[in-house]
Amino acid sequence: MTGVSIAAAADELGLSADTLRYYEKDGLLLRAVPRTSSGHRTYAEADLRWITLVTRLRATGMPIRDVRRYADLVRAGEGNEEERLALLQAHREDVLRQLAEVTAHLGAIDHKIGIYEHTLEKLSASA
Amino acid sequence: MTGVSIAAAADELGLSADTLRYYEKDGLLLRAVPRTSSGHRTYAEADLRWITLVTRLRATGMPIRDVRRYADLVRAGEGNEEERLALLQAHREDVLRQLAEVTAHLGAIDHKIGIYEHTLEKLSASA
DNA sequence: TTCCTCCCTGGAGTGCACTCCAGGTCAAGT
DNA sequence: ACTTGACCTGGAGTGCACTCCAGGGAGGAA
Repeated sequence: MTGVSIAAAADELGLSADTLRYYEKDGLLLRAVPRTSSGHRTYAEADLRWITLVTRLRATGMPIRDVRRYADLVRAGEGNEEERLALLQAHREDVLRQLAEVTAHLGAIDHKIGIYEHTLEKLSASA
Repeated sequence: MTGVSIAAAADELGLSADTLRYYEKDGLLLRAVPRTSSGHRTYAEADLRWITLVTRLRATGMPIRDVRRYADLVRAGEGNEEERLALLQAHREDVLRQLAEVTAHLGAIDHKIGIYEHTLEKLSASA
């Protein structure tokens, strides 16, 4: 229950301490992370869980602006679940679209790779 | 064989004219696009095909720097096919890693969506 | 006491990939 | 002849998401 330092949190989350401070300043967290008597941040379990979700949203391409909007909704408390759901569903659609697009392009690139492999195979066979 | 204007090329490729000029200036194309007597760019089929590949590489997250490196190799002519192949294969690995990561995070987000849907369903049932 | 380490804040700086702009040219339409 | 519209060049500006820095404080080791 004591909470961990920013370095430990950064390490566990795979983010930099700077990024953690930046997220907090930018309103992506649900609360200002509590400080020790000497003013150092001390991250509780709940903070780390929330930031994990933030990293998931970011890693799937959600812009900072939208993460903040979502954080604002959650911070506002119960009663706006429909809005939260809509935001997540919209993001889900974006991600699926993106996955499909990347997969399609990758197919074309794979094809090109196949051609090079074939060419090089022939070259080495005739050498 | 006549070639198309930058506006037509941009339209066909889904890029802006500015981006097309930027790619050319930045060395992402195989050659300076030929100009008409009045100095306007005129894109040949081969130019469009190459730029299509560039958009595929970009859309799958390859940085401009690497696209340029690849363009440099192709421009250098035959004999460096292994290097080209290595570059594309490395990119392919990056993309696959990225797809796996996004898919995994999406799963967690989907789970969260499921919880909201369940909550809202119950709410509306009890209303 | 002095040093070291970790952390703080506010703000400036960075890298990337465009995007926009000013000032100008050219060919075609009226 | 004049205007319009598409295009040219070089270079400045933009948005995003960090990342770095200066100057300073608190607590513990030697």
